[in-house]
Amino acid sequence: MTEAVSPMRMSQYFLPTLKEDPSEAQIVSHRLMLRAGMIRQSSAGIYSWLPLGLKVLRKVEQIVREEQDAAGCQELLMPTIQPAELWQESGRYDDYGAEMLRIRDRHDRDMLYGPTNEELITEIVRAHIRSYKDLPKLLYHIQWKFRDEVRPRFGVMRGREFLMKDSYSFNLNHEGARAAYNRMFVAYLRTFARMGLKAIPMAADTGPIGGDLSHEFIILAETGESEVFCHRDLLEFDVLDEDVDHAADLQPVVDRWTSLYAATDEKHDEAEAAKLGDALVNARGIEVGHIFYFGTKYSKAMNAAVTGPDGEQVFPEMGSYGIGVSRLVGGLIEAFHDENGIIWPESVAPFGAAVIDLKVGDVDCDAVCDDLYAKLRAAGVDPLYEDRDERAGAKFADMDLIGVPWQIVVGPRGIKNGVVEFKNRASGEREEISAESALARLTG
RNA sequence: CGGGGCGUAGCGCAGUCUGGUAGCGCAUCUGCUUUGGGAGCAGAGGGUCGGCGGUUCGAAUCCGUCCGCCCCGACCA
Repeated sequence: MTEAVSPMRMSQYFLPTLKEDPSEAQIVSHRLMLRAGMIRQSSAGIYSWLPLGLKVLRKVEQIVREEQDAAGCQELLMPTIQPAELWQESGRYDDYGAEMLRIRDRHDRDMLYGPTNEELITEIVRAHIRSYKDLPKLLYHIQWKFRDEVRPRFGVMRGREFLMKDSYSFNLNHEGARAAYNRMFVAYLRTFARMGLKAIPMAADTGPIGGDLSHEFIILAETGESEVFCHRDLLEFDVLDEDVDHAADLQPVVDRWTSLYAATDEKHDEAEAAKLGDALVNARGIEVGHIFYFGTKYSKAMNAAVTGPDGEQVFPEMGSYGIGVSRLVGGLIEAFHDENGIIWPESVAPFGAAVIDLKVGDVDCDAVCDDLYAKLRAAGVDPLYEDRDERAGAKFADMDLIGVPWQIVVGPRGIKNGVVEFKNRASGEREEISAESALARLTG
């Protein structure tokens, strides 16, 4: 027996969906990720990503990457395991506490599974960047982190192991640092907008440095875990409308987004908010990004100086910029779902469309489906072919559950009339159109 | 880390109080019938009842201890 290599056929694809809700999952994204066969818990706060989940994770990651690249940020990759010495240099080895997973290697050397990478990136810059002429630098990587949370919960939204994009900026002076900060600010707006999310930047604690250079990016979702308040107009802003030139001065864009009231419940100022009157929106949100300027904290502590124009030693002004990539997958589901399952925005959907063969084995149905599938594949739509020998109801339920944006339903009834059913997952709208028209809609 | 809860088949659960040789639904496998929104019938497989120790003629059930997971709080990308 020869086995056809067609991984995107449901009959062969590893997609263990569940009809019932696993009892350990409390929030909707966790439940749906388990039910849709996206993840499998390994231990508390640690998950395997099954094929469907990984596809979405990769799509999210890719959008993040593209926007970082567009902002002039250069990708590199640092290890997950770091030596304790670096953290002893910065002083954080003792400060970090039990959240840091400490490991000892066979030589009895103290290591740790990185919860973040300021020390490591500073060490790299220290070693290779000696002159002010080599600055500025904006670097990032997308790597797994580990924080030994006391209480992991909400599935991938608050795991112990998580995938994070973290960028680090190195500039000669504060003005340069602000420019880097602004670039990341705008890149973040664009990143979340491309995923169909409403992300609102909110002022965050600036720590020991002070100033106005720290923002949390909160995406709005009815089931979000924190309460947020903001001016109504912020919901109308669309950064994708704007033609962003990262080389230009982005301060006006940042100003526009930060001029209106926006605060999480912790920083909520009743008096200030009351001035908004009817324009005040009370919503729920999920933090998916955090950008932060911290000056010379690490460059000084770790002696990462460059030689300035006058031969003096200059400590670079630094900032760091995080996006919780794996958390975003959960956040997206919190933002986009209904009682039947996930509703992926097309930009992050695991499949562009599903071809649903309602009567596998029927010569006509199979022929139409085979053809549609092949053409969609050729057109780069990345279709999923639902070719299992299941009842129609089971197929529909699974397709709705995993949230494929478009479904082409091919059944004997429609074929007789020369039509297929073209269904939009988000709206539920269905149309009877020819297979050719359906194809044209998805590829045109 | 404080408080609470739960560990019984892949998933959801009953059985535990009152000890007597493990059960239901879904899923899986076989057969027949069905076939446009999670089908029906018949049959089958699958469990060291979280681990260890104790009490007892006998432990899923009682006692002790350890582990795991979940929830609330404090904390966080």
